[in-house]
Amino acid sequence: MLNKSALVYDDLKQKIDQEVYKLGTYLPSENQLCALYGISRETGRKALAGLADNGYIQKIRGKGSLVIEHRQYAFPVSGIVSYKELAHKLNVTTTNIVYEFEPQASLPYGSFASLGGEQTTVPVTAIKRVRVLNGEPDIIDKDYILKSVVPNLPRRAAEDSLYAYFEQELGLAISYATKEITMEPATAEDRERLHVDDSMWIAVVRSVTSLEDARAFQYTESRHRADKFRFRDFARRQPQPF
Amino acid sequence: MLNKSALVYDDLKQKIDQEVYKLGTYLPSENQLCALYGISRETGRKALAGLADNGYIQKIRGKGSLVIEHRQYAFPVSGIVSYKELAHKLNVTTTNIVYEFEPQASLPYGSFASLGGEQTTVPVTAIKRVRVLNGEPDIIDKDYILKSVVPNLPRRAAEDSLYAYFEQELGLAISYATKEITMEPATAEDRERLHVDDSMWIAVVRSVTSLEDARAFQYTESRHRADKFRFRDFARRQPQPF
DNA sequence: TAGTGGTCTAGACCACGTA
DNA sequence: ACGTGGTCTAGACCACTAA
Repeated sequence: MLNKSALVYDDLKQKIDQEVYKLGTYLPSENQLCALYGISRETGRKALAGLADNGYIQKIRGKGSLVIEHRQYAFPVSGIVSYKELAHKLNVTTTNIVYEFEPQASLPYGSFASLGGEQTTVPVTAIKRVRVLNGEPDIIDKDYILKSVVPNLPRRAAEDSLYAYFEQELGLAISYATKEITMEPATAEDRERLHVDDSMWIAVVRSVTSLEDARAFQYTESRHRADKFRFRDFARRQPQPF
Repeated sequence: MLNKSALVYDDLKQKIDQEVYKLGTYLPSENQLCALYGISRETGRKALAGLADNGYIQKIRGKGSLVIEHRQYAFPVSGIVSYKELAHKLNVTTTNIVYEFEPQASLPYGSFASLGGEQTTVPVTAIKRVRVLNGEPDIIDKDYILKSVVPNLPRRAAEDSLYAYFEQELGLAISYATKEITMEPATAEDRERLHVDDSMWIAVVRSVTSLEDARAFQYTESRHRADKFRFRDFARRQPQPF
């Protein structure tokens, strides 16, 4: 059972996607939403704030909540979404080849927290996978999962979906991630696994994912063929303090 | 004069940056914030929600608001921030060379709205600039600004800061943008202006920026040397509906 | 003038964590 | 048992847009 505001959010989002509320038109006013859903105004406003955050609407004072063009799901880096979830949304055939699985690896602690120059390492499960989209190997994913959080990660979780395993089987609450995108020349491993030559560049997405209690538990390096890489973003301007 | 919640947000953010509230410690509780600032709880909660959105804190039920590592300002694509603002934050010497300025250009309407196959064009001011960071030309910016919103854009605005001109001199309220990042091989123009050879790839950021009343008014194509490109992001996981 | 969103309040009840 | 955050409410006042 979700919140009232989340239910209203989902309902409005769905109606926007299905063009019950069309692009360029206004949603019902806040007072009308109160009556429609039997909620208080602040509750409806929370739902609307979520839609505005995610680029579905623009609120205009004195007028209403205008439905605007919103970002579609771009392939692989917007938000924290697993491949299985994305493939489902995009109707793409994905295959997932685990070519390395090391339950007893270790990783420098600095990968998880850029605190001091800690030289210690932490025990992790290391996984390397190739994502095959529509028959072409496009992405290498290297995942390192802390054994202190997930002691025994079954290989089948890597072959299916790590997120589904973490959330549905272990009950972990994944909360946020920091990501960094850079561009790098292809390595030998990239050339071999992605079938590209050394003139190809690679878009590298490094991320650290944390749980609701703020424990970082997963470090991921995702390596995309440059010519297949695409990232979409929606951003609101913050008042600049000068 | 800002909101109460914005004032509290700014004050807390500043205290986190200055390590009055240190990484790994908890902010005062919501009830304490009410007393400290003389506000109601929902007002304080709005400030905290903003800090959580921007990756400053993680709220943990039953415990409090934990200060976490937050994204620094990465160079050029996080949020909607102008170069002048970024250069100020990062203490980098930037120069800005306007090498093309065309007050009577036109652009296909489709660049602004991916509606139908509209074949009309719209009048724009076209600007091409090279950004020189620490003595190296790293970025080409191509801006197209709708003449219906900004009829007479002075060249000096392009030489200084477009955003400062829009916001401070024209009083335009810049609200949101959609961006797309892709990678492309260097063109002849890239090679000439950025002093790279044809083995270099280019990170291309295309964006459409809109005002508070949801009018799209600026289309930008920002072309970065791949080896200098870096983008940092903070994302929270949304509940997935299946 | 009437309707819209923007902000703030004081209070209530719940769920979770700690002791 | 107590303090924490999570949610919701009913009402108030303000600023902006439109007719």
